[in-house]
Amino acid sequence: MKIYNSMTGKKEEFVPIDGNNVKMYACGVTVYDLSHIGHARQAIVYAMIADYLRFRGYNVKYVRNYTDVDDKIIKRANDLGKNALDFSKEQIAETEKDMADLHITDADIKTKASEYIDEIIKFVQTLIEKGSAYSTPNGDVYYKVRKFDEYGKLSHRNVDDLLNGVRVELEESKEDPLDFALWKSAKPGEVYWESPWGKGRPGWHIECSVMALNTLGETIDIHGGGRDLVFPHHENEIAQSEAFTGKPFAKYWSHCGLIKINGEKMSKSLGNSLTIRDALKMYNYEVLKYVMFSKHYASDVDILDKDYQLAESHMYYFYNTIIKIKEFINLYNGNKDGEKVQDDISDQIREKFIEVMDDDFNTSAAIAQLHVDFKYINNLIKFANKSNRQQIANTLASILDEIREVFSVLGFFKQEPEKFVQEMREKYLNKIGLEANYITDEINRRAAAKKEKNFELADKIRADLDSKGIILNDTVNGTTWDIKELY
RNA sequence: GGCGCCUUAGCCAAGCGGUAAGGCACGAGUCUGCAAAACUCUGAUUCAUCGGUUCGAUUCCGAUAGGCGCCUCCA
Repeated sequence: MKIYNSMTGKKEEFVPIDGNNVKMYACGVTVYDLSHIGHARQAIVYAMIADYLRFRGYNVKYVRNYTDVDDKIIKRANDLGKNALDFSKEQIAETEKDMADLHITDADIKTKASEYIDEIIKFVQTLIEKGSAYSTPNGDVYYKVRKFDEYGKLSHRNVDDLLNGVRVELEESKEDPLDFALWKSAKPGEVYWESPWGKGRPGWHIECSVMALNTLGETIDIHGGGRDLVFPHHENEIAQSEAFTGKPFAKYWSHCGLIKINGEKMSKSLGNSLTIRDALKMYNYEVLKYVMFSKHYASDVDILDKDYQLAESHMYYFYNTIIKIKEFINLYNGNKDGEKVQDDISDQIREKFIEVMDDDFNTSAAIAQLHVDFKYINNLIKFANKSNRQQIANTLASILDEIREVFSVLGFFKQEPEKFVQEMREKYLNKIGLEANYITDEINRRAAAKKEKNFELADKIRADLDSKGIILNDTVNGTTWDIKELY
């Protein structure tokens, strides 16, 4: 299995430090507002990676953190007249709800910065003792960047270049403009903890170092996060942790791409930020995952409406096909252990999935394969006849099981197919403003016209429905209807 | 100014040294009273441009053009 390592800039063979055990840490959310789909993407990506590693037999311990103490949180809480920690607690609950609604595999341990204050203080003290940090008269503690020779090794920056073109804050007490805060003294009205340097709170970067150390140990296998965290956050984590332990902080550094909307970076200032819950109001969670996974995790995903719609119609096609499969299996009592048209189809599905996913989690190629699989399935159903349908039913039973198991790594096909299709139809009927009864009446009216060979009227009825977004499908068992936009 | 990334058919998107997956759209067909759905067939002699390395490059190296990210809080 190969995984891209941002540190080396290369795809590398994945070999865990400790046999079959994988220690993984991903930077979570700073909870000063509702989480957006960028957070969702990062959570979805690292849950997928944890799921896939487990699928491949690894024993994974996955940690995610919440930053619940931070300048933005304090400011927002103050604006709302709330205690900062109460506020972040509420926000965490909201994010937990959103993540649950996305049906993401949870991290094994979810840490909060505020619960690691003692450990953070001890960590900072040790850094001071080792000469890697210093406190200032006003109660701040800074990390001494130039003391750490390898600073810049992750983001591939030269320490001296960092000063070029950078707006450096005028912090009189800093020894060097590059130094960053490990501990910040509290201003009046801010949340604080007692420390050897007076009342204050931890800086952002130190939290992750401390929480990773305390939950996973000195060296972790995979450290993940959004690409925008490479510098300075991850660079600073390395500096702190490696100065503290003298050992490599992480073996593989993984960064996922960012979300864009209509070509622009998603941000609050551009007013194009989409919250998870707003996205979920519009699209099913598996549809959102489909959009995310249709590109490689390290690429930016540009979320245009048509991408969502395409993803929606694909999921609709998959679920409809699953219903067809189930009906076929039921009709002919398909048994996955019975005689099949081809014995190794299910194995091939799994092997192909593993082949592409082993190559740095190529979900896009996995989805491509899914289309090939479903086409194969539809062909099997189409070409079923009296002499082979039993074997086909058995084959389908086996394939369906396999697809569900394999693609559960991407979070696909976990819903009741009938329910998924039903909800999708209702959503669009609602959007169109039609009622199912009306459509059924029209279909009956058309059936009567057809019976009288009045094709002109029958076609007119069909054209009218079509113009409203409903398509009809004449089958041997009568006429069915569907949503035009979903095809 | 510094560091890094990207550029594959009309569009989206894999592949990353051995001769271009998949999807959408388009067109043709099977089916149908006609349609629809489903399925089948169809599309890049070519991977931004120009050089170089190689028996061989979309894949490696260099230059050019265009786009983007980070360097400030950010998933």
